Amino acid sequence: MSPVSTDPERRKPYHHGALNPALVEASIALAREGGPDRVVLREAARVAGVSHSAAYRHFADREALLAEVSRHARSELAAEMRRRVARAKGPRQRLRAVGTAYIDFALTEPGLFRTAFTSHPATSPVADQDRAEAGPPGDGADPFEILGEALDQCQAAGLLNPHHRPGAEIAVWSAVHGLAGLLLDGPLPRTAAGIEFARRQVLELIERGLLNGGSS
Amino acid sequence: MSPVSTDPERRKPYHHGALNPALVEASIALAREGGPDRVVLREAARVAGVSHSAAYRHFADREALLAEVSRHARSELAAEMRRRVARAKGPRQRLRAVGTAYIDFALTEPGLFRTAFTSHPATSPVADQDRAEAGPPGDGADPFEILGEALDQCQAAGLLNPHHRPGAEIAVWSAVHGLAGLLLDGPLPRTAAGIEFARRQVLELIERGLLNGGSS
DNA sequence: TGTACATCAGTGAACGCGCGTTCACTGATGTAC
DNA sequence: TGTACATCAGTGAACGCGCGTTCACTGATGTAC
Repeated sequence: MSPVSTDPERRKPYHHGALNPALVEASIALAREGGPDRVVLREAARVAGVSHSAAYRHFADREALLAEVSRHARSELAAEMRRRVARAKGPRQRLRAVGTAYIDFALTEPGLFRTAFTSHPATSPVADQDRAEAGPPGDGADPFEILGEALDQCQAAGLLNPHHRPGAEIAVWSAVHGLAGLLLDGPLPRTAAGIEFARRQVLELIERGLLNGGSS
Repeated sequence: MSPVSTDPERRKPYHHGALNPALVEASIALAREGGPDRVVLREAARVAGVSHSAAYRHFADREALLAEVSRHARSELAAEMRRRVARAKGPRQRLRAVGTAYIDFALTEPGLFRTAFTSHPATSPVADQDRAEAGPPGDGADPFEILGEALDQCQAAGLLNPHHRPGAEIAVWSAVHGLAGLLLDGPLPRTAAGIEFARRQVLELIERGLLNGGSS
């Protein structure tokens, strides 16, 4: 609608105007379809309709662009987790929802999932002593924090022995992360039944290992 | 000592004689130092002292070579696991040894570890009904089988509720595999203390979740 | 034991590909007076 | 309100790199008679 771009052939202005987010968005699409290796600076620029060297006005190098994509992937994962947790009824169900969301995200968005944990800073899950600094809980751009909150609620509800609380997120995270990895990278069968069976094993291990008995 | 190669400048014969294993060995060294992506057909040929196209007499393509390396990596992991298990005293300790070996291997041989599970067939951990076909237990080139044996022994010793036995290897494997991934790919701190703490969390989750109480 | 011939295991040049990064440059924008 | 100038955000050519794969070829080996 702007006076410059009225003609059918969309005269693109010399200045893109929002190239930075455009490059990130294009890169996210690439990561989504093929993981971190698919994030190729030249192709992102192509998609954004700009010469590849223009990207260097906005990112120091490919690594910097990829880091941005990785950050986004983590926040999408966190968002999905929060959605699922919100729908769950009790603390036990919320913890289960965290794990299920994590695994489902890995399976439905394998490219983003891989990109989320592609080496690099990532989410640096700090030990408990540092957790206070991370700001108030609930701002949760961080999957790790969401897990921590679910565990806190289990403890508050008397489901989780306080003695088992420290470091519990590492154990839980390892279990679901490992299952995701095994499902994505081959060894485990990816049939619907296989996935369902495997997920139950992992979630039950977590619940039996951390929470007090009872089926709800 | 052969008459052909007596001169200092090692006249290499036209025929290598054992190029296939030489290429595999070179590729293993590459994988060891940089994971699957580092396995580069041309470089393996270079190391083996042969033109790169010669490799195609022995492998259909790079994938085939990489698959061989992956197989080897899995068998090294299995060997390390078996060594550790052999040193352990009881069934509970053997199960613990399996997990510890797995994590330690990932940390000391990250390149091989990554290559072991780089997509592709891998070790296809079958469901219980198929396990009989896999041949007698103990031939164990397969990490998964070793874990299964350790679990069987726990069950035989009355430590593992038979009701929890089916699918138990998936849960255990997920937990240790996930920890390995989190330690290797960033999120978790790789300090000695951090590793020790994280490993304890994971192993304790496994033992509390699967085995009957008691500290030994 | 010797020879002809098939087969095997190499060679090296070439194809086609695409990447990240740098650099001198130019067009567009914004700001001070 | 207009103008000079600095700065910003693009361009496009080039550098250097290395890969996987194919193909016509040749040197070496083994085998049948």
